[in-house]
Amino acid sequence: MELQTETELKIVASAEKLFYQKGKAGTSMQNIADDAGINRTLLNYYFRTKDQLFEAVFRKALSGFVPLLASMFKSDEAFELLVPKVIHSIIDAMMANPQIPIFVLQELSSNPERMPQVLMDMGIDPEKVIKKGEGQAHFRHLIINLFSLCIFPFAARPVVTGLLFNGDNDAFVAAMHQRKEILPEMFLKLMSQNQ
Amino acid sequence: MELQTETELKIVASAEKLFYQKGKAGTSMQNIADDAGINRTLLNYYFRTKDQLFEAVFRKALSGFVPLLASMFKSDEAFELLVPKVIHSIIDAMMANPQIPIFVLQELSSNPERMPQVLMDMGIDPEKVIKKGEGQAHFRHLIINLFSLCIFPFAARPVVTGLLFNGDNDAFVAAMHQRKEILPEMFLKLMSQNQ
DNA sequence: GTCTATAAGGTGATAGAC
DNA sequence: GTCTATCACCTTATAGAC
Repeated sequence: MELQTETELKIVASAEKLFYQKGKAGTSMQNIADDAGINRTLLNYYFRTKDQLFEAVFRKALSGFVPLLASMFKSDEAFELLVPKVIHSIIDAMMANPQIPIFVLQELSSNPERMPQVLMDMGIDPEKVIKKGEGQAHFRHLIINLFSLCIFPFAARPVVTGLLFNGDNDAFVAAMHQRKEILPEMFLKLMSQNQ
Repeated sequence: MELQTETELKIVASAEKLFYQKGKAGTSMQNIADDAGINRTLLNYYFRTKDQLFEAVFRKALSGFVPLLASMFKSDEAFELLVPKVIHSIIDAMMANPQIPIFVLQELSSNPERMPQVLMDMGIDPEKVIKKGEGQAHFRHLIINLFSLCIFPFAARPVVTGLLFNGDNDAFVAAMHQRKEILPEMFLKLMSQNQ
């Protein structure tokens, strides 16, 4: 991590907020400068181009997941012991920054060719992941299930809140806390059934 | 449904494709006109503004889910019988148009205030949904689980394909077909375990 | 219905003064 | 590092000819 000036930090904070909310194309350099309370040309001074500023934000968004995935796919712990920890970690990460999943998934969906590089950056080798799972029946589906159950409620937050919690955001948050306790039990039963 | 001219259909088809891929802000009226092979001013002639064209696309994207959700929340069938049917329907809908979930979720995430209107358009009354589920323990989590398990793999398709299928798209599609058969069994066990 | 021409304004990026 | 001024370009939308 390089040293960052205060102005640089303000820029990234505003860029993060706006890119998360309105996307890359929906956010202008002027919007970001206004939000940060600085002159627009300073964005170019610090990041040269909009693309480079976006990349900085995108990488920062990804970086929050790196330790999670690393622990998941590199640990020697048995799946059954790992799962409850991973569920807690992922949901806590989502609570801290609920806009990241939809932001990252939208970007990867628009530019799927980025995926190999992203996996590289995270230090994940898909071949090893697949090899590690070979023993477990339906291991691909189980990994998909794990991430689905933890991440999707946040990606679909407005729908979930509107449909099931009468628009009450606090109720949604409370349910997600409860979910950290309920899911491991549910998930482990779901795992043991096959085979 | 009103009668539509050939030109109008071409416009919507191109707008759909581009809005799904690049989002509203990332797509210009010129892009759409070029893709449709028509003059740009015709877009304004048929839809007056970009906003109105986007609304037409957004509503069409939602309309695919209306019958699914309607059958889910209005049927008198027991949850246990309904679930396998719903899983099949949702996954089939996702296969037919894999870009819709991320498109819809991104739009609702940027504009959550749209949610009440969207539920109204779908003819869904959240109060009734909640009342119907009151008997089942953790019914909110179970509904969340159902949609998570069916929809998330498609929203996260590049990640899933890159991480678990070595970038092989056919393998992803095959796994999703298999998933239609596996999920109901998994999900029903997951339901019965509580309480 | 379809076109050309045009309006009014926003965009990202840079040069150059301080 | 921070500013003003300026660049060439792209944006949506509309007026008016055919």
